[in-house]
Amino acid sequence: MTDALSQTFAALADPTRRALLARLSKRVESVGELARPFDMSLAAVSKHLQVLERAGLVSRSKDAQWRVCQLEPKPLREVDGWLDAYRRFWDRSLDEMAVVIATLHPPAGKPAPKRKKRKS
Amino acid sequence: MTDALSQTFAALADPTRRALLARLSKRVESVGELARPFDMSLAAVSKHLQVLERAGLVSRSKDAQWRVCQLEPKPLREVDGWLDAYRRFWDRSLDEMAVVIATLHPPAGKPAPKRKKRKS
DNA sequence: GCCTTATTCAACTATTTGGTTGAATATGAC
DNA sequence: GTCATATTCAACCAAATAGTTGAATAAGGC
Repeated sequence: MTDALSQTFAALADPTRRALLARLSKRVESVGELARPFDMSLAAVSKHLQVLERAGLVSRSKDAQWRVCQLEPKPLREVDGWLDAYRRFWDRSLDEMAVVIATLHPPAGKPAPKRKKRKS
Repeated sequence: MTDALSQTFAALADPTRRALLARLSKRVESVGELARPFDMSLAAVSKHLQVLERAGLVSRSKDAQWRVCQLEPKPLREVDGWLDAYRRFWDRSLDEMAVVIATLHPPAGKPAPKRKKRKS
């Protein structure tokens, strides 16, 4: 499990770590600030941040005795790129086809469902 | 780690499982067909498929003695939705800003870098 | 130097994960 | 029914993970 994408997905597979990323998407924060809302030891949060850092999702810089954490978007962009291969499954997808078919052949007694609006 | 998104990310955090999904993005396949290219026991591949199934990424139907596996895009769509909160970090992102700045103020002696084309 | 604050390190534990092997189950062919 | 094929189950093992606690390190205030 040494490849970058696996490390990224593994890092994201934890609600605490995703919450940390969400905080960091708003503002840069120190480890202590990040840890405060969590019902868990500071060491545990520090370890979660290490996981995020190893995955390249967070970088840390020193400011006096504080380690200031910052979101690094690159691995997320790579996840987005990986998803590209699967977008066709929901972008003009089979279940959208099903909607089209249902629209063309409404089941007796039921009104034809409205076409969902394509987003963007 | 019981929430859906965590299960999805955990399922994706393994290159074997991502390779299985890639296969299934081309065509529906049985467990044995899926397992053939991998240097690992059939039982191991079967377990990987169970992980994908628990995450909702794959569904299986019976056809005689074959379990036919099919890609289910919904959890991937949810990953895509989760990414939305972070897209602004690379969609007109800071490093693009840096490119703009470098273009406006080319470092002495170096040609101004060409602007990268925005994709789509 | 000494105290306080911020953070990490080290050691330990419990649980999960990814793999193995061999036995069990299910289906179709004969 | 018997045989062969496809797949899973069960038991096991090694390594990784998520948490704990207590000691160690680093920086600033005095």
